[in-house]
Amino acid sequence: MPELPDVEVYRRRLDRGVLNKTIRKVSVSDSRILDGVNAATLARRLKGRRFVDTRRHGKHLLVRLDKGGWVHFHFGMTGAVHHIRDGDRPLPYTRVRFDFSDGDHLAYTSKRLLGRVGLTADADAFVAEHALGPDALDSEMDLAAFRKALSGTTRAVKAALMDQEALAGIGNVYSDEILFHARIDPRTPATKLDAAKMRRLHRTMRRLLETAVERGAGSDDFIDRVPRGWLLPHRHKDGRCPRSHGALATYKIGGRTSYFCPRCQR
DNA sequence: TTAAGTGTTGCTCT
DNA sequence: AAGAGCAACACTTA
Repeated sequence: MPELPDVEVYRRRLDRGVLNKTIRKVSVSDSRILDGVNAATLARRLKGRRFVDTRRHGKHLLVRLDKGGWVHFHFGMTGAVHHIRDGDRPLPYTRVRFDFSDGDHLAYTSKRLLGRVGLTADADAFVAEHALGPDALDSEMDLAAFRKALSGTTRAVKAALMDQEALAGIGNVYSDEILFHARIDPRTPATKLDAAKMRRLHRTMRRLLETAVERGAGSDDFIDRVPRGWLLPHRHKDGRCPRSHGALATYKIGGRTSYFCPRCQR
């Protein structure tokens, strides 16, 4: 479920496991995953290089190469990166594999092929080209910046939270979670949030995203570590509100299903 | 068997 | 012009 917290966990995984190792080989098993580069060029550009730094902006992960340039990763709905140790079994749906000289490899997996991997010269330029708004967890995302990100739109607050050009990093699952904890109806027009609700929404957003990162969002066992009282495990047909225990309501926005509690969120 | 789904893009319609 | 709705992408699961 790669939204901001998941991608941040992936980023830390790379920081811990694969920085400064020499890339020996890059293999692409399905080139549909590549964005603006072919497999041969990607391999040629990376061979002999090292990953030296990581950056995340919203749901995008950028990894800097020594001697310049970055590899960018986007995960779609089913993507991830894994540090696979020498001798361990390769993962199914590995679409791009970066082999290091110590025998370990970095696996970029994507079941549904909705993500993308590519090269970019400059991380800031990449963010600008994709018209990404400020990152939802960046230190500069204070109340004033948050208010600005949601201002000037009559859209439902849920749609505004998910708009990557307004605020980068929040998707369907976390927008539901944040609105649930802030006790705001997802259909509320963003313009109609008063100062108190805006403050509550901002604080809730930061707290939940931080907690999700701490708990290892995006890891296989995250489901076992989801804090009590979160909506996440109840987002399914017949799910009940963990607070009021009433039936959850759903409605569609942009083809996505939104779950909320009509008693707690108004 | 059918449909829905964590994301994004691009197109149509209002 | 903003914003909603929809299809497409490939595959799994309910």
